[in-house]
Amino acid sequence: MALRLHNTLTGAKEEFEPLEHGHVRMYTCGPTVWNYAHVGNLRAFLFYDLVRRHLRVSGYRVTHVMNLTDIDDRILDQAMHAGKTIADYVKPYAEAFFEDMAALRAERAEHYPPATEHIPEMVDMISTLIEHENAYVADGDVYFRIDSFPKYGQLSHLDRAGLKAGARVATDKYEKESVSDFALWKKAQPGDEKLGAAWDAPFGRGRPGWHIECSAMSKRYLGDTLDIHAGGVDLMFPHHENEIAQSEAANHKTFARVWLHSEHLADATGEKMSKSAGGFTTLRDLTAAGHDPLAVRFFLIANAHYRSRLRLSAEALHAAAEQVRRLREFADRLARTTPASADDGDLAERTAEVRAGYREALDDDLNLPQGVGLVFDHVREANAALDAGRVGPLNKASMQAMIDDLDAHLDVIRAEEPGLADEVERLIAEREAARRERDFGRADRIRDDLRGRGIALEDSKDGVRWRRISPTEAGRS
RNA sequence: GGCGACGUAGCCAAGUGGUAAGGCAGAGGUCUGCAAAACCUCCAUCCCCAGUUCGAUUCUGGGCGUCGCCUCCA
Repeated sequence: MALRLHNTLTGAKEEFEPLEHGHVRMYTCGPTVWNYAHVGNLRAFLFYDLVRRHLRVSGYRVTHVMNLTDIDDRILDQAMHAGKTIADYVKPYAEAFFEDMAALRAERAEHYPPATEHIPEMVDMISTLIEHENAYVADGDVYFRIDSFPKYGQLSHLDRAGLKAGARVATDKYEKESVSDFALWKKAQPGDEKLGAAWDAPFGRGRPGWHIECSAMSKRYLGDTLDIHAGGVDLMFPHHENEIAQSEAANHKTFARVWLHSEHLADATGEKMSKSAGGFTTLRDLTAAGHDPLAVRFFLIANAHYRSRLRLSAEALHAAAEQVRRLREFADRLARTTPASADDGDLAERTAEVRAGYREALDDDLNLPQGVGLVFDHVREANAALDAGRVGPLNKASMQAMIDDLDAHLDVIRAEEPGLADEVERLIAEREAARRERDFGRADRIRDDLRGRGIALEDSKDGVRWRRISPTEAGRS
């Protein structure tokens, strides 16, 4: 089955085929580094990660660009209050973004262009738009002339007549030809120089509007036409609509062939997570509360399909952590199993079925939750087979391959085990001696001590195993 | 006001015109020195009403509810 993706442009699932055979050009809207990313932002970023991972699983080479918005009104505001340049103000948050992404095991994109390092590209594009009369200068500001782009609204399917007029007028100081014309360039304000937020341009000193950076930087790294452009649903209008207008008016080429939009993460009250709504949770908040970042990862990409709303809750996070634990437990058990002499034919058939089904689920618009469900079903069957000693060498290999398939997207199973610390090993041996002497009091004390230090012991007929556990898990006895 | 989405067990959630995956939580078992892990069993007729159909949770219409976008926003 071929890969099918839901294209916002057409509102339908379409078979995906990149322009250049075997190579996918993908642009995704990255963070505005004015603050820590909240979990809702991270959901979108991990969605991009899922897309690129599955493209790679599908055999494509991927060139993925994710921008860093390091200049916008919020940043200007905050930098001014902090008495810093925007570059200084933004730096720790940009670093935090990469830390978060690493903690969540997002694969790195090929390029992370910051807006402020691509001002010339933006100026060029704005100049072109002015030449083509798709843009006009109004007292130092430059606006895009929406009337010059009849296709405007094709992505969000918004009828311009139905747009609520008025709200925008108040924020723009100067006359625009039309209320929905948007800013490409904003004239430098007195304070901007001190903030390091003003650049020269043929149409006057100033700073870029928000939308132009994506058009200019995607062109710089990926060319005029993208195979995939992704972002959160809230960017569909006006941001992505404006990108299309700018790029297509400037380049006279289709801007993006497939548009992917991920749904919002809701907070505990069921409303979209955002600063203003009050529910604003960062990854740091969650890890401080004892949550494993990889459980957060699992929750964000595997708990619900990317196009449905997802609600953050302690219960859901706990469920995700349990699922991760269960998968690790299984992978671990499989790895340490000595295969039976013969393979189980029925089991082999089921494994093959599940692997195929998993692939189909991902090919069907990245339905990871469905794929994961199939695998869990088989994990139970496989555990039973393991209990019964019915797992042969081929069975073992194919189930390990299934885990590899799964972890190609999830990437939460294979933890980098630091190796048995000598002390843990010594304590386990000590406890084993105590157990042989039937000194269970001493044996339990050792186990409890280790548990308090984040190491859980499990006795089985194959010997004692240990694993790291989270602080919250350690608290339970 | 315009456009759109969603409403499946205590919670999260997948899905199909033919009587509903999976996970968490819960109950009872097996195993175990005790645990843990694992396994077994139990736990829903899919918001309401009407229609189409041999048959609808899945299609159509209406209603109720929740949410999103229309303004900065992943």
